[in-house]
Amino acid sequence: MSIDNLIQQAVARAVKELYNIDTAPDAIIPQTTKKEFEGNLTIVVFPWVKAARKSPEQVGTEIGNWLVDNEPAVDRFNVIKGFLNIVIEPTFWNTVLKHIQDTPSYGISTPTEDSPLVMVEYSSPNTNKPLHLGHVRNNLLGYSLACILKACGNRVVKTNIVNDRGIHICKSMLAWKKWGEGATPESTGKKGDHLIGDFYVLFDKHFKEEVKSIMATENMTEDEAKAASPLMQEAREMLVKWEQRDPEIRQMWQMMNEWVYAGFDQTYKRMGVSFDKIYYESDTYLEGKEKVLEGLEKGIMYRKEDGSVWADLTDDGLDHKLLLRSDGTSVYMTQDIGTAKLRYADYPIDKMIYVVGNEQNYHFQVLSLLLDKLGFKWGKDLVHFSYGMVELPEGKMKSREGTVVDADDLMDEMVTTAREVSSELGKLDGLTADDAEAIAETVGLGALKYFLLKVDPRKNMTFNPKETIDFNGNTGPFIQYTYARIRSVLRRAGDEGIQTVDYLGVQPNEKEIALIQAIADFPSTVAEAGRSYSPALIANYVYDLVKQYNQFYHDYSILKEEDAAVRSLRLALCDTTARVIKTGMGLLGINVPERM
RNA sequence: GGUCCGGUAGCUCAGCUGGAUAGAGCAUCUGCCUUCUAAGCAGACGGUCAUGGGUUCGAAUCCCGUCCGGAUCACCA
Repeated sequence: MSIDNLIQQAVARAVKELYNIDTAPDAIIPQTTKKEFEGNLTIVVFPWVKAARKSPEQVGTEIGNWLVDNEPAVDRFNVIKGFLNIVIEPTFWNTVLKHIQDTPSYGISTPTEDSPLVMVEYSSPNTNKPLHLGHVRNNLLGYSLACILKACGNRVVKTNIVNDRGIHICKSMLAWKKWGEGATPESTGKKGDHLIGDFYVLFDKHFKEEVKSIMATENMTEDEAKAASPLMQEAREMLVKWEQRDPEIRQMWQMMNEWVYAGFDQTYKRMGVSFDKIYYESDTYLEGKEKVLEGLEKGIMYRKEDGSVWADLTDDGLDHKLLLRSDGTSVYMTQDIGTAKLRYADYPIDKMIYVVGNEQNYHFQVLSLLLDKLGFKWGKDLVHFSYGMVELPEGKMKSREGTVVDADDLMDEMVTTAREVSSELGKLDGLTADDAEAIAETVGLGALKYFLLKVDPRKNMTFNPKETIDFNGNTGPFIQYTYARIRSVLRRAGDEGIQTVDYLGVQPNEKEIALIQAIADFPSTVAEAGRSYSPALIANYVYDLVKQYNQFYHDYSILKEEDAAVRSLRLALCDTTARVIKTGMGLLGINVPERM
């Protein structure tokens, strides 16, 4: 039982006995006492003041006295206004620390066969261009979220739905066929996704030129010219052929997609994210159609005279939503329904989480309603994990204007910067080239990941590529650095053959208690992060812990401490702090180096 | 216009299931490398928590109005 629970229960009993008021222990939230006051935990007594018909001070004092008399863990207390500050019996903290030390999987729950099955969809790229900064935020959030949910005891399936079909793919294919046939990743030395992306850009360039010349010669408006464009027409024809399974087109499509996947895999791997199951829209887009027709039969949807199929969502405060075009083809929504169908056939999903940008809030509101109407039991409370966009100082990223920050370039840049900063600070002296490079990689990526994960996912954020990312202050490298330093202390202790002894009888001082308290909060932070789907919560917790440790670190010379028991206590604190940092960072998908 | 989300220090952000004097980092300034790693620590400066009302012992936090910013409301994905 945690110290919080202990106090909750004790206070609830006290209130019952003193005033005959029934209070749910969970409703009592002990908070960490502010530094200005003496105490470890604080209870706000205002809620009982009225019923007890006494002043806040009286109530606080009475509860405090009751606790001292009846709860051995409570040493003493003080009351200021309506705040009851409780001092815990100091050596009790040692028991807490010991418990943490003896719990290998501290803060993490292991899922069992009966645990809820949660599917997390994230990344979901198009196959016509490489991943960019927006995907990076998506990938990191999705992966971290999956780790957190798993640590909260859920069975988690990470999934990716690849948008591998549609007009955009045909554009790349057409450009490749027209102006680059024969070009392969091998022949050009480019990563597959970049190669295809380049052809997509090439198509757009030629298309624009064509439209311009049509507007000039045929005296048309821009829209008319776009509609009349032979290039676009060719792309459309290609799409039709693709849908008709034209062997030549399909073969080319398959080959080019393979290149892209090889490129994506490389990027994912470096980023440290992975998937348990990948779905492709080329497999799912027809499935949704069936499901919609099924819904039509059941009267959930209706058909207009032109043959198109719609859902009426006005009862739910939304509009009418198109699900099948008059020519019978699928729209985006239909595909998502199809994907849901396949997924449900593959897994007994209890909860579905979609990590998708906030520009699709409406889409998921609709999807949730539709899936529910169609009988998916997790449809109604599916979670759209909606995150804000990453903007550049100049504004939004525009692929047409070439202001997109490429994921691969970005990672390269971060690692390069980390390498430069490290060597400037002399951190890499005496290390092998391999070790130095591994550290640069860990630190560079750590900086990037932490930067993107520490902010509230809902908020739009600005990313300035020119200034890259800071390595000081509330950053990944700062946390990694603290971890590396702790590991260094522990290594030294091992080298010097320091024996650990029993520290249970030692009275920890204020700073030590504060640190133990902070570590003891970790499991509830993980649970809370899982409940509110917030990697940022973990990030901020770890940062606070690190700040706390740093204060401790500068006050004590741990290895030279003469009292063996005190030294053991401090080493135990170092050890548990390091473990929590490592676990916490792991939940964010960030590695920590043993030295840096 | 409807719906949803955001607005906290000069900048980037915590805090939001109501609690004590609203916290970090960056930037600016001041100290600290002869104790396990100074990517650090200690301190100074910096706030009408967009705004007006309401709820109450108490509001950055909850409710309503207003202003500002963003997203969305396609036979696009």
